[in-house]
Amino acid sequence: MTKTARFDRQTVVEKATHLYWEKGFHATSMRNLQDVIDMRPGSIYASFGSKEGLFKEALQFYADMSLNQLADCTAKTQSPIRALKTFFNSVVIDSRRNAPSNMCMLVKTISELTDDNRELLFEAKRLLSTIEQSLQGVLDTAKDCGELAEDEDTARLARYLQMQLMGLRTYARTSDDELTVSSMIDDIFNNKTFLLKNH
Amino acid sequence: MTKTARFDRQTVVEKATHLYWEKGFHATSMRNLQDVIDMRPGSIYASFGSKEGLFKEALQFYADMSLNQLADCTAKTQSPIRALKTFFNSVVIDSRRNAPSNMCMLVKTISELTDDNRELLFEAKRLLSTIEQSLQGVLDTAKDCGELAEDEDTARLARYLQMQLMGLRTYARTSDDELTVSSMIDDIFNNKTFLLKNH
DNA sequence: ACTGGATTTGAACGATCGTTCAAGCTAAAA
DNA sequence: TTTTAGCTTGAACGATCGTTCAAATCCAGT
Repeated sequence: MTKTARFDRQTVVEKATHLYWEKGFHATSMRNLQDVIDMRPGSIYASFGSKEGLFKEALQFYADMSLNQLADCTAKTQSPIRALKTFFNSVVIDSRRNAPSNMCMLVKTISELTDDNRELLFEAKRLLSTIEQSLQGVLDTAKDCGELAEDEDTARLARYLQMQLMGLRTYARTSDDELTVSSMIDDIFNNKTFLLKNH
Repeated sequence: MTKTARFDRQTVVEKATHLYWEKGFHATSMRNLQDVIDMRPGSIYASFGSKEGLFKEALQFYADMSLNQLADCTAKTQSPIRALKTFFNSVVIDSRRNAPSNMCMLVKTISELTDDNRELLFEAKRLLSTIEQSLQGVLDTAKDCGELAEDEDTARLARYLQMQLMGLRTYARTSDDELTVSSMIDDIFNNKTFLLKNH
């Protein structure tokens, strides 16, 4: 009776994510996408509705990837704080070699889009906040382990980590020097970055 | 003999910057620009060469604005460090009300563009590095004033400030809460942000 | 007033944009 | 084997893209 789609949705979304991530929303044309995901317009529109619809799924896919990446880091060590630092390194340094762009796709999106694409902009913001919540989750377990003082405000620290990660990835795009960026991560986690008193 | 252009170049570049800054390079069409700067295609192409040529001048104009803003901050106080903090506040907080976008136009550009627009990408990176150098200049005078220890590495601190500024402006775009962002600036300049030892 | 060289105008170009849809095709049900 | 539901195809749509250029316009110098 029912005839199921011939393409593998997961694979298609993955390829679309790769292209959108590299070129951004506006610079990616539907014809670019047709080539990369090997589907014809009719199928794409039947499955995803529009260029925006496919982009929305790509955002979700990207965010899931990032959350999994963080989960992998926490799974591989007993120390939540070390896991966070590993996460920073893998996202900022490693992604320079494999990823379509050194930028975070969600940051790229909120940077590029305006109210002309309200829904996508909102979706990217929403996903960024779920990531921030995950960071806070890791900080909470750090508190439980005694790696963080009881009176630390993990929401505030998570916010700060998120901001630094945004800055780092962007800065990494301006500098070819990997050691510099790497030492900046060390500085963040050692807190020996800016010592000003009484100003 | 020589007939000079009828339009005021400075005003035109200013208006073009405003539009490019708001919408980004790809989402801004030449027809959008024609309306905003009130010039016809022929004049625009005679004066600026191409969409890229005009964008390049817009980048330069934006960077000059930013450098002037920093210079204003240092001129209004004796304390270089306080000037830096004022600069951060004016760029991150105030710009939420007046500016076309809360994002830094140079960051928006390196975030959006790929090697398909090599020259513009390179120009944006170059201008960002001149801004970082200006930050370092302020830190150097802070050292002369005794506000910074003699052994501080101002290049490293400038790099760190630049990175934080990138992160802050991006983060500010995800959060409506002005007080939160404002307190993050306080935290940066008080260095009470992340106290981790031995991890 | 007239002239001449530079600027400005706006129609038009070919290319490409996101999207639609009738026709073709495929595989499960009968 | 035939039917049939629904996925896939690819030509085609109108709109808009960045850009060009011949013609109209402007104003300084005579």
